[in-house]
Amino acid sequence: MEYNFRAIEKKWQESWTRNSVYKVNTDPSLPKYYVLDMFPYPSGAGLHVGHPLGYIASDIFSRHKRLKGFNVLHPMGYDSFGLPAEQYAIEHGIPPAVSTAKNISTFRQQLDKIGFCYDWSREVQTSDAGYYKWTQWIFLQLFGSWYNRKTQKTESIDGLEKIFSTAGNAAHECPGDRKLVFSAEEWSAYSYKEQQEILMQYRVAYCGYGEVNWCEALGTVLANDEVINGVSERGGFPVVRKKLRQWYLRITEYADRLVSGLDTVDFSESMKEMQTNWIGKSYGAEIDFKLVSGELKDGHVLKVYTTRPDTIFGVDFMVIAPEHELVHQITTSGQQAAVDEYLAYVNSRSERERMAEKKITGTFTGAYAVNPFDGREIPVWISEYVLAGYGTGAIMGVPCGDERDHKFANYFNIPITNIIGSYYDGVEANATKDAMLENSGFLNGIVMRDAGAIVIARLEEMGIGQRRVNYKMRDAAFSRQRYWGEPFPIIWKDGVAIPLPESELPLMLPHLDDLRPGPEGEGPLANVPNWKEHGGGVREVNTMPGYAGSSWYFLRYMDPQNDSAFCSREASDYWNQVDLYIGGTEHAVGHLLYSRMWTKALFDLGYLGFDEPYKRLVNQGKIGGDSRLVYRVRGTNTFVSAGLKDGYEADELHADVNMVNGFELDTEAFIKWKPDFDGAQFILENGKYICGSRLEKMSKRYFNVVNPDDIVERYGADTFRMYEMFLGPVEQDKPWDTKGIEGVHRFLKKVWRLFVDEEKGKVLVTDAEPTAAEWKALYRMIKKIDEDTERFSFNTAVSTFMIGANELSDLKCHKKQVLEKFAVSLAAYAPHMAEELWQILGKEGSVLNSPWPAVEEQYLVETSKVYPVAINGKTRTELSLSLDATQHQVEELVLADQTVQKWLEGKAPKKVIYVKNKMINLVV
RNA sequence: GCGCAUGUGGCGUAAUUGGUAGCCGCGCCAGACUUAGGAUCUGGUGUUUCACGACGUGGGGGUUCGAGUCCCUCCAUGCGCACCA
Repeated sequence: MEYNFRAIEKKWQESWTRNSVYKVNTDPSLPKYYVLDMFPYPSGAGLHVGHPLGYIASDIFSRHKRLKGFNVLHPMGYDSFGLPAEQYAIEHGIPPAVSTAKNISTFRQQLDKIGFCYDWSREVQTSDAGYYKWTQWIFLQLFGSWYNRKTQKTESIDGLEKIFSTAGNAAHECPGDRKLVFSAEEWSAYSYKEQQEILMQYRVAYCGYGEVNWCEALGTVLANDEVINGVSERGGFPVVRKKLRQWYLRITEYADRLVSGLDTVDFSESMKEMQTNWIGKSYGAEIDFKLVSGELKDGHVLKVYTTRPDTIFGVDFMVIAPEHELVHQITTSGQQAAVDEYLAYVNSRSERERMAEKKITGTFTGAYAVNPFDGREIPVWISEYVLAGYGTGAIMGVPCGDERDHKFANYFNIPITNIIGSYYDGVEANATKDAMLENSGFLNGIVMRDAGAIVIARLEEMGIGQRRVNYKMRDAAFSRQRYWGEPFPIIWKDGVAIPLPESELPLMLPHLDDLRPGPEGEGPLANVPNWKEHGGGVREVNTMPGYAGSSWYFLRYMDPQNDSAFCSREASDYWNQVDLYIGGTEHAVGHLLYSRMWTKALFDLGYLGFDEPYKRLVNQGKIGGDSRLVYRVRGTNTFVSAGLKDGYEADELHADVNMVNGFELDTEAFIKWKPDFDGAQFILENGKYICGSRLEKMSKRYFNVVNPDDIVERYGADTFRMYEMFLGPVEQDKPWDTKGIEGVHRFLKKVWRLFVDEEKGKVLVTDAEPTAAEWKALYRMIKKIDEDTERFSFNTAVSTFMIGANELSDLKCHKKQVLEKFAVSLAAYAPHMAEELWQILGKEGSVLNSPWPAVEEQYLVETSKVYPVAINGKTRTELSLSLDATQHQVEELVLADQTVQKWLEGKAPKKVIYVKNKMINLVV
């Protein structure tokens, strides 16, 4: 009766399914705990051993919380809309729905083998009509809302219409077109269409023209977080800036709350940092400079944004972005040719080139801007280093205080004004705020730090500037010119977007065989006239981006079958925030920000009772591959062992890690691996072919992928689970190393032998009363497992298990009372074995339904302890002391000790440091 | 360049609060049982030294009776951001 993990795991997995052991219900009489994994995109590649790391951690934590008496919600689902399935369909002719379903099924099979405690009755798939009905519904709520900056809340657009008709928009600056101002009378005089266009500029989900990231290869626009270094995140295709009509989410209105909300949640510092940087809040001023130019008449101003209004007397030039609207108006005829040439150059550079090589370029426009305080005329330049999308797309150049401005001035020989005295050395700019201002008119003698406020006050007085907060974050592009996503529940009639009534949701995605793009950069849905034309208008043919469905999925799990609401208030009030969210760092600025924003909007609109979705976020590390390398002597079919390769001119090739035992290559398998290697010869060292190794990403390309199925087949799911945890802290990146798994496997076999005599094939469990030593070993282990698990230190918990098993094994403890509690404590980490042991002990039902074993502290209490006694930190002797001795008693005992007296030579110590349970130190 | 994180045996790692550094596992060494072992079990294993001892947590400095832990500084690695005015 050896430890037959294959039979045991199969048996219990079937039993769990049959008895719906993991089904949970809303039950207000029980405390709840919500453990969530970032749901996967079901790709066709299948899982490697790195993927389940976070799932295993969350599974252990969920089971542990359940043993501790919580009603645990631990669901799983699929982010099943998205680009790759559509690309795959175009390349292979398999409809996205079909390939997605197949991938999900593979995925599920792999997951099931690991023995997770997901409540699959709550599974969601974002591409299900029953799910995306509510994605569309939430979109309509966002479309039907605006962000009231006065109340800092998402509010109904109907309320805004009422405000407009009674008071115009004086109190509510238009977030789209800031110059738009109208009175109540003017509002009433606008046509219906004009009114709708204005409202559109206030909506939280809105449609507008704007610069977007257009990816030609993917045939769609992308959000900023989907573009990395000028190329698409998916596929690495070039991305260009393009003006298009697109849907957006007005996430910028939530910027402040997205930053301040981080104080209320438990995310890692680096994660908070990333989000804060992405949002990029900065404080400064907007200043109007009067423009003078040969071609221009009065009244034109150049609006710049600066975070350093205190440096205004140091302005030596202005720079506007090449795309700035004033470029053409202010350029003088003398500079026209130079400007045209420069603009042509800028247009010829792709976004990618621009980012890759940062050259100092630019040209003078011929125009001047007037410094409002000293009347200096300042040349206005164009340069690509100024970004059109940030601030006003124009800056004031202060070379002595800004590195980039300094380089620019030097490059173009613009004279530099020094306003910071000795702080500026003439060689490098100095961005200090500590300098006392010079050459700065009315600011002379004032420290820079204090001057900003004075300048702003003066500007406001003069009506040519004001305090301004800016964000790096842009509104999020929300439409995609693709097929495999949620259709927008919008109909366009005479240029006005009409929301579909709720009763017509879901708006089903029609089946399409042909996924070619539609005309004029529209998506494939534009090719389907009888779908597109509807009710006297045309449907929106774009679809929603991948992050639409994932922005709220954690809510749907709470109430997955509800057909009359995305999630009932009853369910969301009970399950509330996600207590623990586990996933990778790659979603730091995409999914995490969007879902936080959606939660805030739904909260404002009264659909939720909380406005931060995730109470605690843990980012699991990535598991890398440990590749194996072989060395082929150039031009031959001979391979040289790693230790001898330096004597040859050899090329490095990857060998499949599955053909290598440790570092020793299975040459037979290698020869059979690829036709190329047929008849290969090997130059061996000590009779073995030793491979080289390298740590790199786990990828098919490097033949270093380890499939969890293989590991589970060979060692069992329980061993796999515990080994993944044993590898190191969950949050740390680490390489996979199959070798060490034996140790964990041995542990489980050792546990098995506490219960069963393998040779004689009988159960060893006895009813004898445990000894104090046995209780102590058990309780020490249980107490520490609990602590380790609660503080997410799963690797030390596994070590603790091993120590416990070693101790009980040494004590030959086969006693039922001890083993019962042992089995329960194992239920989170090795659930299959725990169930089997539970059954061996003659218990009914699932071990998961028993409470976490109470620790009887009296067995852990030590009455006396041997203390090292040190003089000035140096250990001199040891003393056995009663643990409940007072400090005074300790001192007396120590001083009475002969060895101590000898060392002290009759003198009294200055201080006696008594470190509880650790040591006693005498300071002399 | 800026920001954040991390540096401990041959390897993965451990070390409540500053309190005997190296738990647990891998690997390695020795042994037991075996026809056999890539099975199981026992013991050993930071460096150095015959030994007593000395040294030892990336380098240097500091605080302290006492530092892997706190402070300063330098170095290395990883991640994120990268013309955001």
